[in-house]
Order: sequence, then C-alpha cells, then structure tokens
Amino acid sequence: MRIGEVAEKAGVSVRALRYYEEQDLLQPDRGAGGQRQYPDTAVARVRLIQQLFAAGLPSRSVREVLPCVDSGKAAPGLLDHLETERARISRRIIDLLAARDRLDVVIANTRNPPPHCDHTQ
Amino acid sequence: MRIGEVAEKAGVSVRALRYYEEQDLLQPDRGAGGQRQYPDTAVARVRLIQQLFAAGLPSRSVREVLPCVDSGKAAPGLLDHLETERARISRRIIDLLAARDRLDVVIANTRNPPPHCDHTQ
DNA sequence: CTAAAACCTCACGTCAACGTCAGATGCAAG
DNA sequence: CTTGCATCTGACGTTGACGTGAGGTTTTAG
Repeated sequence: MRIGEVAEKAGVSVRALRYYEEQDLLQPDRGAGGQRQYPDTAVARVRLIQQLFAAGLPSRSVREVLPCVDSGKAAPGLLDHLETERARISRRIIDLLAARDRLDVVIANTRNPPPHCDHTQ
Repeated sequence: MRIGEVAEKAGVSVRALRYYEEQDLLQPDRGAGGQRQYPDTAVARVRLIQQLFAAGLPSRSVREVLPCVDSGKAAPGLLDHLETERARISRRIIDLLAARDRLDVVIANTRNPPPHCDHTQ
C-alpha cells in the first residue's frame, strides 16, 4: 500500500503518517522510486497510535509501548511507565466526568432558570 | 485578595491568572498602586475555569459559558453550543476508556507473556 | 507520449495555555 | 530609610502534532 491509501483507510492525513515515521512509530519500506510502501497491518497500527495519542501519551511513550504490543514483552522499567500512564488516563477521565457534570448543571439551569441565582462576582 | 494569594488558594500560577484576565475570564479591580484586587469568590471561579479547560473547552467557549453560570440564563444559540461541548466531552471519555483498555491489555500481556504473540508488521 | 495525480523532501507556520526573563514599581517590616 | 519580597507591564520562548507551501520526481490513465 502507498501512503495515500493508508491515510484514507486509517482516517489520518498523509502528513501525519510521515510525521509518525519521523518519530519512529512506523518504518515503511521504500519502493523503487523512493515511495513509501506499507503492509496491510499498518492501518491497524496507525489506529492504535491515534488511540494512544488520544489518551494523551506523547510520541516518546508511544514509541516505547508499540514494540510491547507486538511482542507482549516489556522492556525493564516500562511496566512502571505503563501504569503511570494508565493512572494519568484514569485521572483525566475523572476530571472529564466532573467537568461534564458542571456543564450539565449549566445546561439544566439554562433550560429552566433556577430560583436561586448565584451572584458570584 | 491579591494575585499571589488567589493563585495559591486556587492552585494555579500567577501567570495563569493574568492570562485569564487577558482572555476576559476575570475582571479584577485595581488598587491604588495598580495592583489587582480579587474578591473571595475569585478562587471558586478560577477552579471552575480550570475545570472547563480540563474538559477541553477553549477560552473562547469558557468566556461564553461563565456569564451563564452566574445568571442561569443562556445567550441565544448558546444552548446548542453547550450540548455540542458536552457531546465532545462524552466522546473524549469514551476514547480514553478505549485507550485505557488497550493499555490494560499491554500491561496484562507484560505481566505474564501470552501464548499467542501478534507479529503485527 | 503526455498530462494529471500522487508522491517526495525540506522547512517554516500554527495554536493554546501558559513559562520565563527583564526592568520598573509598590508595599510592609525593622 | 532601606531592604526585600510581591506585583506590574511587555514581550519572546515552549511544546506537540501536525498544516501548508515550494519545487521537484514518480506513477498512472488515456
């Protein structure tokens, strides 16, 4: 597969794919004319990368995690890192839930104005 | 209250408070010497701002939402905006949950190597 | 064979929420 | 009075994940 097809199937930009390679998250082959050649599995891999990015992992961490997804083995000390990231994600989820609740209050108040109006500031 | 105290009580930097003012999220008074003077309610307000930022709202949206939190009334069309943001947060939460699950698989595999090793790419 | 896509490599631009530094001023204490 | 910390106003720096344009090459369709 060439870069455009991968981009479309994975739902990312061509630029993003080149960026991933620059960050050592992908290592596509090169065809005769110097064009990138991806295996079919690359699409799933890109989706995984996106998911990890969405979780707030920096590319450095993604680069460390990817080999472990393949091999099922972790480099020494990586397990701690993984759990640290997991904790970060969990905290982020909690924060988002709290923020959503705050928004819900605002929305509810907006739908039918409450009797007691805060006059904060 | 002066800016340093607000910063400490709200758990943010002094710079952040000046930035919020620049973005029209706070309008502190000015004392004789030109120093900012905050009411006690400012601490809670800053915490709210932080929470909305944590939810991924840009300062523009926060600026729109804040008056409604006070008044309980929404500007026309804002309700749609609020629900759009709510939906965005919900999607974000779902993404994070999915990503966390992915990490959990990696962590589990790392703890005791699995029989079947993916050889993705 | 040729025109149009698609691809290539630099390399600078972007955006948000601050960090940080410089140089000047204000404010409370001894 | 002066020492010293808090605060002030600019204004440039940072970070990450790309966007975007320039200028050239490769591949594909007709």
